[in-house]
Amino acid sequence: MEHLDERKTKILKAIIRTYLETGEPVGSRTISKYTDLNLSSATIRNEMSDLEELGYIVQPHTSAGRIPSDQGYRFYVDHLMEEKEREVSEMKEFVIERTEKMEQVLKNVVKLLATNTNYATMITAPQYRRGKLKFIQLSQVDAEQILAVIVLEGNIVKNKIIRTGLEELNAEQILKLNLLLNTSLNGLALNEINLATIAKLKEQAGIHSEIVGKVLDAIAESISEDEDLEIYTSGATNIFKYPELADSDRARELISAFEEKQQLIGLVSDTLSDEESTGIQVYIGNETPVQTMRDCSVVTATYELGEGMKGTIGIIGPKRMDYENVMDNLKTLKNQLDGIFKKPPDGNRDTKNSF
Amino acid sequence: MEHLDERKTKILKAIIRTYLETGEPVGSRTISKYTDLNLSSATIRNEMSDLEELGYIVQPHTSAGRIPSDQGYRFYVDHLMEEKEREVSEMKEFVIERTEKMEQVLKNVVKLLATNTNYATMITAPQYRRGKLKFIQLSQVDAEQILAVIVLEGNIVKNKIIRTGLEELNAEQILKLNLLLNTSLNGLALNEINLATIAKLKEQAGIHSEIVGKVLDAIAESISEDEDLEIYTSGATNIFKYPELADSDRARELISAFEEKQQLIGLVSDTLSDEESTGIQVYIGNETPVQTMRDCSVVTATYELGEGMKGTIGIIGPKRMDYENVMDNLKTLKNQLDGIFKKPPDGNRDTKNSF
DNA sequence: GATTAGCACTCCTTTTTGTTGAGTGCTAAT
DNA sequence: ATTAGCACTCAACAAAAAGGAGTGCTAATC
Repeated sequence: MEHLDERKTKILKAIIRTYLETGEPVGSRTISKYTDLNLSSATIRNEMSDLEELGYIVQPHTSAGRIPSDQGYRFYVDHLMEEKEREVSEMKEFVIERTEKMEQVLKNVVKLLATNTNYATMITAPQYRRGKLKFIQLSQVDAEQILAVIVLEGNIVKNKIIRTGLEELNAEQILKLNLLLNTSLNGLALNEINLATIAKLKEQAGIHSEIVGKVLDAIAESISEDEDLEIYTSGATNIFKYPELADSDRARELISAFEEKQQLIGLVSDTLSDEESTGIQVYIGNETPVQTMRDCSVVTATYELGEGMKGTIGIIGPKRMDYENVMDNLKTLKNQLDGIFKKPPDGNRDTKNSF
Repeated sequence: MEHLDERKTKILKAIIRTYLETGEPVGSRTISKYTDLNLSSATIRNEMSDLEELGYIVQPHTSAGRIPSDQGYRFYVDHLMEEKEREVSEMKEFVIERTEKMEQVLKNVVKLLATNTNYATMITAPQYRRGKLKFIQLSQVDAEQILAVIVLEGNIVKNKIIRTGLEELNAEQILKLNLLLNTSLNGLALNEINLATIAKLKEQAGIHSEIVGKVLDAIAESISEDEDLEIYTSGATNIFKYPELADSDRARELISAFEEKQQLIGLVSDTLSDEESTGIQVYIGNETPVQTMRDCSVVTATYELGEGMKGTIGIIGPKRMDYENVMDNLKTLKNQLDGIFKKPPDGNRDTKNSF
């Protein structure tokens, strides 16, 4: 199934190209005119018949043109796609201007991507597990609650209210705890905080070992708990622009998936585990890890903020999506995002925010 | 236009009632059978003709039944609706169980409301302006950044990274600043922090007045900035359940409005400014402050967490929504939400969370 | 042997036409 | 004042007809 002669390849490419544009089944006559190799529609018909037999294209019904099969798309993405001259690249800078709030950056990014591509987009906040702890701060809020603030590399700030229960702490004790926590944990990645560290820490805490335990729990919890849900989306309604998705109840399910977000997690885990060369994954139709999207194509990319703090970007559109454009967008975005937060402010950083 | 005789009122009510149920234009024969006043369809027809002339009902086309006009709905909501025996009330408790994260509570609430009513729902985080400051904490994150953590009544935690610029601060100085800020500001509502307070504060800070200024700015900013966007939604796709909304491009706009959230703010400001007796507002059709929803009815309610910390809940559905049910839901929810966070943990609070 | 013109055939799409039934407005009878 | 009766309207549905894009196949051509 791998080897198509040059002519078949050209024809297949032409079919897919035109289908990507029009979304209508393409017939032999169209191709006959479209391509540089001057062939009559009859010849094309024969070739198309072959291509169908090989599984690259299908006929929605007799006496209709052909449309690419999943296999056809796959072949296209793997072998036929051409690098695009990038022109989209520049406008990104200004969106990702050094903003303090990471959350805001992500929102901007998805929005940009969505308007840029006209597909539905999502982005997850980076996984913190491997992010490094920069700073911990406990403070007494009132008689029985203390507030734990955790700052990670990249100025990601998490916080959590902890109930101390009966055990009362005075200011000095809290100060000590802070010192202890910071000296022991700072600079560690979250997944480096293991049992040994914890045991040692508790020992040092002496009578306050219980509260240390709670703090650590809180850290773990605050890190993991809503990470599941920190997904930003945009342009979900873009799918209405593509008739093949817009009708049917599937569209509703799709939109719903974007609203409730739960399902999108499926994309994340699948992407992060894969260690691709480019870090960009293309799922066509049934290849998708999320069932709701089996009529779509999904392109995902992993970005990395600091060391090991990876997140996922996803673009969901019809199978006949503009793969070149999408992948180009993702590629440049990856580059721009990478290290945006860890980059030390250096000399030429004069275009900074108002304060 | 205000006075309908009893019979007309009864007929109007019957028309609206049945239309709410079926969503189909209702004819004279239906009403003739439906109502207790035994009248032939011909009589009903005459009355309906009158009602149409008065503007309470309209005919989609000649030889169709009648459907309520906006004015008709308005009359229904204002005068005809009956209090419902509440049965929905109990299940709320468990959702609003004392959860630490306010964010989570809100998410649960919208979700609950959406599944409960089968309409689209939204809720805003409370406005903090009048919430009281509980606690401020500055901490050094690295050489040129400090972190300001602000805790408000209700354990709403906000944080903000502040660039100190050239001015370096040592640990002791920060400690002093913290002390200063807390003694001066704690217990104040955010909108009580006026120029006088600020001037005094700066004076006390002495050489650090600049940094105090920055901190105050940061507080103001972190409070106001993303308040605009802290809107949670759920069940947007519910609108597909109502044919009169599901078709047409308006549905897409609606869904889009829910995704991008920007437009929903319109509902909030409108609602908060109105000081209704019940605090529940009903917008029918064109009455809505948000243009996108002119085919819908919107019911909003204001809830209050602590003193002056108000938020808005909104339910968006077809004009033929089940007003009774919606309003009942909102009413009980209001009650439950009110003061949930400020309620001091007292004796019978033994069903508390695991820790 | 590969290419192409020509033609019959298929089947989706669109338009047309007809049918049905719910509902109205009006008039005349009660 | 109410109601029965009837002619009329019009959306909704279904069936039929027309149109057209595209195919597969065969036979002629290069």
